[in-house]
Amino acid sequence: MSKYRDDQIKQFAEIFKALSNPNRLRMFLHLVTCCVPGTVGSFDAKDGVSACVGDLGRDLDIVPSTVSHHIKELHRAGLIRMERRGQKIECWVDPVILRGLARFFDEPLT
Amino acid sequence: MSKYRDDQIKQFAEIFKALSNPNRLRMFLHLVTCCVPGTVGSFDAKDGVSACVGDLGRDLDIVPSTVSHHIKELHRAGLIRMERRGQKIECWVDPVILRGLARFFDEPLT
DNA sequence: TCGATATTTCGACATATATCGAAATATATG
DNA sequence: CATATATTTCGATATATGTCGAAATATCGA
Repeated sequence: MSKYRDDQIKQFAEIFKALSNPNRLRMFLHLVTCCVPGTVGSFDAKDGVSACVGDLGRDLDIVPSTVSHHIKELHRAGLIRMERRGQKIECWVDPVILRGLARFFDEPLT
Repeated sequence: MSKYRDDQIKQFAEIFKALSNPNRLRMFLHLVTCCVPGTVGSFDAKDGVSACVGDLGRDLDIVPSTVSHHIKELHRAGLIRMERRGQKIECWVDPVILRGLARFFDEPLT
C-alpha cells in the first residue's frame, strides 16, 4: 500500500515526534533557516553556519537543561548533527534528512 | 528569524504531533497515497478517492474506538477532512495542508 | 590551578497520550 | 420495528513527555 517500509514509517514517526514540541520546532527552524550548508555534505562549509546550544535556547524562555534535553531529542531523531568546538557544542541540520522530509510530502503531490 | 509566526509554529507542531504516532502516520499515508484528489479543492473528484474509518483501521491491529480516536486527532490537526456517507464516514487528506507541509521542508532547500 | 562559561545528567513532578472494553449513537435493511 | 453494521463516547490505566533545579562535567583563560 504505502511505499515506505515499516521501519521507515517508525523512523518518520520519530522525526515528527521530535518536531511536535513548539520549542523544539523553533530550534529546528532556527537551525534550518540559518545553518544548512548550501553544499550537501560539505564539511568545511559548516563554518559559521551552525549554532551552539546556548544560541538555540536564547529567546525561548527555557532553562539550559531543558534546551539540552530538546537538542538530544532532535539528535536522537536524526534531524541534527552535533560537534564539540571548544566550550561550545555546535549543531546543524542533517541535509539528507531534510531532503527526505521534503520528498515525503512532495511526492504525493507530483 | 523564522519566516513563520508564533501561531503558525504552534499549528505545525500540532500537525507533527498528529503524525508522530506510527499508526496515525500509517493512516495518513493510506489516505495520501490513494485518496488525494488530483484537482485541489475539487469536491466531485472526491468520489471513490477517500477511505472510511473501517478501511483505515484494517491491517492495523487496533480496535475501532482507537481508530476513531486517531482519526479525530488527524482531523483536529487539520490534516484530514471528513464527511458522512450513509453508515460510513469518509476521510481524505486536505490538499492545502499537504502543500503547506511540502513547502515547509522544501523551501529551506531551494 | 582557580574561576568563568557551556553543557549534561539526574531526580522529581505534573500533564498528556495510546490503547482497551463497554456502552451509546447513527444508519441501512429486512 | 428489530437487527446488523459503522462509528463515537466514556472511563480506566499504563506509559511517555516537558519542564525545572541542583549537581556534575568539560573547556578556556588568567
